[in-house]
Amino acid sequence: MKKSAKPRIVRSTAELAEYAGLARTTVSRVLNGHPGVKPKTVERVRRAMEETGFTPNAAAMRLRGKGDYTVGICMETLFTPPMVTKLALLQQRLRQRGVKSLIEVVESGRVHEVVQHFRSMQADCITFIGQFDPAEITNQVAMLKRLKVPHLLIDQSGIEGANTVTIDREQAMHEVVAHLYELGHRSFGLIGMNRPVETVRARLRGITSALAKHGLDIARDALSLDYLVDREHDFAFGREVAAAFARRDDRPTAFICVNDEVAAGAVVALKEAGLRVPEDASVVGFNNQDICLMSIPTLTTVDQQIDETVEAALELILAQTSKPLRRSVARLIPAAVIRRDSTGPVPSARRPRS
Amino acid sequence: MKKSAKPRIVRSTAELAEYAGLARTTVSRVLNGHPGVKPKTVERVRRAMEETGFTPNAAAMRLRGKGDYTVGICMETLFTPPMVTKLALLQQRLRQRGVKSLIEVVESGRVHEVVQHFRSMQADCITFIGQFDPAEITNQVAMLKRLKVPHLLIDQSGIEGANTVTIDREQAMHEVVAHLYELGHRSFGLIGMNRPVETVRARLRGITSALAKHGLDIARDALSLDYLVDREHDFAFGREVAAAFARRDDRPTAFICVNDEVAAGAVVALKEAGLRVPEDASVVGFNNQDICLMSIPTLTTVDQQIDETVEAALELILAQTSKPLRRSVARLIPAAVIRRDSTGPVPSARRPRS
DNA sequence: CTAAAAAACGGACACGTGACTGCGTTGTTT
DNA sequence: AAACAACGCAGTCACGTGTCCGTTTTTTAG
Repeated sequence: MKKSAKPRIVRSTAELAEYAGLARTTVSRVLNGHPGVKPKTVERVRRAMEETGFTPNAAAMRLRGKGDYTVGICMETLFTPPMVTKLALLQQRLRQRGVKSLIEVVESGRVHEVVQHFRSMQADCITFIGQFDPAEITNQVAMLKRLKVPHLLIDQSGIEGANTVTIDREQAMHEVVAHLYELGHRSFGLIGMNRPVETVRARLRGITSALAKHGLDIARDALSLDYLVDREHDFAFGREVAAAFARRDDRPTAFICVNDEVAAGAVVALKEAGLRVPEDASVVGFNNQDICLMSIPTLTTVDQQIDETVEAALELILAQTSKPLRRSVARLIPAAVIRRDSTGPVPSARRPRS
Repeated sequence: MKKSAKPRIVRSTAELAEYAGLARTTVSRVLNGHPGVKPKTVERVRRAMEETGFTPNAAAMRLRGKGDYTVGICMETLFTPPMVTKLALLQQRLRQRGVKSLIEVVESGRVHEVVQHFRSMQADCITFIGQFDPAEITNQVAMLKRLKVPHLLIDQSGIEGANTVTIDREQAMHEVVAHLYELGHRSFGLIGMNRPVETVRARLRGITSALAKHGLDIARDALSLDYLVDREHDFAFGREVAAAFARRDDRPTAFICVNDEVAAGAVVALKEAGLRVPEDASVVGFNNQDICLMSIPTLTTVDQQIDETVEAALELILAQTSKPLRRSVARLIPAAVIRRDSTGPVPSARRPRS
């Protein structure tokens, strides 16, 4: 648009050179910042690029082995806010480091397909975010290791030989239990903790051992009514299960929920049953999503420490720039309990004599 | 792993052919499904691929002009649930059609950078989802048109000469106003409707003309207290603004909110002020997010018709496979009011004499 | 067993780029 | 004016793929 010069579509450095009245090699040297080119010539090339909007062909550069370092990011779902946050943050941090990223959302059972796509795009590292089918992901990791393609799993634990970054769910539940125990709670309701995925199982293990540490027994001192409600673990699930709890005489004094939506639903149901939160019942969520601040009272929850997770992931990805890691690395990020208004001292009538 | 054959890393069709004991051209014919190859040979190649995990180099194929049709998707944000839903659905539908997609999340002011990346990756169509800076996006669209690169904007209106798919926000607000008018409401509170972005302005225009159609005047019969609260338009914003409304004598009977979070906040504030929803005040949200069903009462809102939007987008993207459209296309998707429990008849004390 | 048809082979080219080489053309300095 | 850098030019190769074409090998039909 500048000097209304010959507006033309330029598709290669050769054409760009022709447009600028230079040799292709000269243009190439300018593009790659080589020395021995007059500033005036550099300016001519720069100007030609601007006028034509030319961009070097990434395919050709990659073929020639001079492409950008590229990470393929495999998302299990985009419907869980913390996952999306991790994705957005990771891509942002990668870009800051000059690393390109490719993103694909994968339907279950099609992980191989997406991994193939990334491999065909010559991704230098393949990263998975979310909780995939263990068998499927194990296969993929094995294949990638055999082919010496660097990889990283975020938020997926329990995969042998894989590089992983994940928050320490067991430790997180230890802190939750400790927090509730300090408040005097001795009976616990578990809501949505029966999902047969490793990320929930790990939490259940944490609860079990944490209770044991305080002399309690999960089989005796905790209760789950999940089987009563057959639906995904969302707000309505929490509401229905908590409503069932509220109708029982042996109602626990504290509820540990699988996520914040479920916890928010539980709070609503408890209030609808005439109970006060936290005076009559405490509720803890998981994830520290926005909804925690929308619930009344605000929700005590576990923060996933997304910043730290992404930072560790970034580090591991960059550590594999040249070649795969010698030994597989599993990084555990400590989680933090965020204390808000949905947890409080156990009701005096039920206070344990200590 | 199968026959524990020579496990080797194969990087090109030439190496694959060597591995299988065939000529590279023969392997190539198999890969491209050409006729004149014995089934037994096809099987040999298939097996070699499986054993070595070989994947053709996408860069080379693209360079040769035989790459997959690829769409670059530019996301303005991943923090708005409807946007993410559109993204996930669009990518899924594209994959079903054999179209590859690249996704990048863009920070404001860096659109050009991302577009350049897509162009260097030889994306065949560049799609933008979300509400970008108008000046920036106008520039980018102009450049893409000049370079004859197909493009599409989703959820962005008001860009001259661009191909767009977006819901009809004016019509949506007409329906909202009609719904409330039928219920007897004659005075309206607008919450979060003052944001200077086209997608909100369009709604405001819709409200204005809809009110006019019913003989009302937005300047006289609607009220905004947005200026009292300086923060992004989230749950807390809705709560604070609605609290301010509740303290006034000239409180409107119906509240039209910029999104569902704000509406949910407004409902909470109204209830905290001792008002009943919908008996004393009606509230309408926008987007039909999950939170609508978590609010008590459930929220009346406007559904974005994401399925239809994505379907229309898909159609427009595929229509540009060979070359850009002759004339730019702007598709408006009709939105739908979802009537739930947060809207009801106007309080009898204020019922208009009709 | 032989001839014909089918299949596989091997070489060449193009795609756009970066890097290298040798050679010509400037422009500056002595 | 001559010497000499500094700079720019033209040509070449490699990367991995698809495709074409002529040749050789294998298979099938008679």
